[in-house]
Amino acid sequence: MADNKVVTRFAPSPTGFLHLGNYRTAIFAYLYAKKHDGSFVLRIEDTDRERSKKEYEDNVIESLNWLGLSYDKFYRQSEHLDKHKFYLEKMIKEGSAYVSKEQAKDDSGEIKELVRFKNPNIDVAFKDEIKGEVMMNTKDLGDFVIARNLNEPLFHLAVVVDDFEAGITHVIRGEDHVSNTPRQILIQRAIGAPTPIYAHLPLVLGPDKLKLSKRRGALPLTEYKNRGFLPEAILNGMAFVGWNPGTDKEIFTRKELIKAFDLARVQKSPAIFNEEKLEWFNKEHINLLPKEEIEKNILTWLPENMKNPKLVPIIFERINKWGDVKDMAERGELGFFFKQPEYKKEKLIFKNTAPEKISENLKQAIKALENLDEKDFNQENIKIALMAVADKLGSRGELLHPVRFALSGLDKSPDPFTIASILGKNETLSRLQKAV
RNA sequence: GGCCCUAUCGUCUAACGGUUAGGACAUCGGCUUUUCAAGCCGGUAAUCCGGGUUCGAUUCCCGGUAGGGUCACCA
Repeated sequence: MADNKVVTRFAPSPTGFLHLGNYRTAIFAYLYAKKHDGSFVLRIEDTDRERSKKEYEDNVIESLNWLGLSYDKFYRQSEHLDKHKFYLEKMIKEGSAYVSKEQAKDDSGEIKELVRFKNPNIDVAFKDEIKGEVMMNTKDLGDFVIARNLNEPLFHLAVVVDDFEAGITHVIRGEDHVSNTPRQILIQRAIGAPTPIYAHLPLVLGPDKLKLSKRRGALPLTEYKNRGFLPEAILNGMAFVGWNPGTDKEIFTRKELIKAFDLARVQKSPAIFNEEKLEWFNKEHINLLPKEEIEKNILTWLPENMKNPKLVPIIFERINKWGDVKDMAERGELGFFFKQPEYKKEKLIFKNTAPEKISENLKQAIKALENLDEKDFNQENIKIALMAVADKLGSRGELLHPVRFALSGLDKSPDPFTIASILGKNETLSRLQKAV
């Protein structure tokens, strides 16, 4: 209260793995806080003791740390039960809430007590930073339940009390909470808490145009981590679903994101999440990495027996994320670098060239390559030597295809010069001779 | 169904009354040393519909339609 420092929060309930849509909310709340030199609070909403699980809480923390969304304060709602109780008692005493004896909803049928909010049944209007003026009538909400009993507060009460106690100035959350807002404002007025500024984010939709959800296949963020995405790319890519800086620039570092972020430019309509574009963001962020860093990562994602730095350049231009390195290896696209390929001889033939002609061309290639000194056996020299032969032939494919195929045994592979230079003179010659 | 919100290329979006409606992803085509990848160049592709307001609507207003969210002793 001493100053008007911005305080935002991310308040997940640990009842399941959180997906990208959830983390986008965290990203916006974080960016906004950092942008305004404020603080960012992580609050675990675990008032539902039955469903809350430690593993989910751990997963949230791991994910936030990985993304670099550092929070200035952390707590669980379950640690604040005394505060909730305090306000509950206060409300009951002041008449804005009451204890009601009712039959339990489960099939036990026993009579138990609930705490209900005394709804004044009025219109509640609030200004939303994204949606503008929103007005709702609270009549049909009735006297909604705010606690099971004094020691078991429920969502609305807990949220209001905790936001108040933590001095939250901006509630940035998903649009699925708009209809909860009037209820929470009512409670704020009852306990004498100020109404924070609200910003309800449009939802992130799946390819089915429905709210992203684990049930419909949305993956936990940690899955993206495991697939070898860069956290900066996720940050950048997810910030761009539902927000844009108003310029054509799309690749932003964390720092740039903080600087450029603005709630006023957040979209009003929901956005369908596009994984292909996320991969593109990731590729762009890989490109931002220093060469050594890229090499280090590619090498660590390669299987034990394939960790060869010479392979890095050809892998690099074929991947969007580190996990693709592993996939390439598993698909057998790299095997020929380590052992002689096996293939059917007729695959060496380029179009309708006669087999004898292919053999003849291969021999010429061998001759040209033999003339190269072992120490000059690099991509550039190989290319010069081979191209000289190829151009004499009139059809480059009649030479280049069989050479490439003899070296790789694959329909699709890097070019023959690159392969030869990685294989080295001896191995290259041996494979060509075998093909003749 | 009630309440709330939304509506520009397939997708993410720019435009804050006047633009050949721009960019990115995807897609298609071309070029580069055969194939693949990368790179470069180029193409296809959008203002949901109907009324207003205005000299002029993607833009403002109304209605329709469509989509989404939400209606717990979950959060």
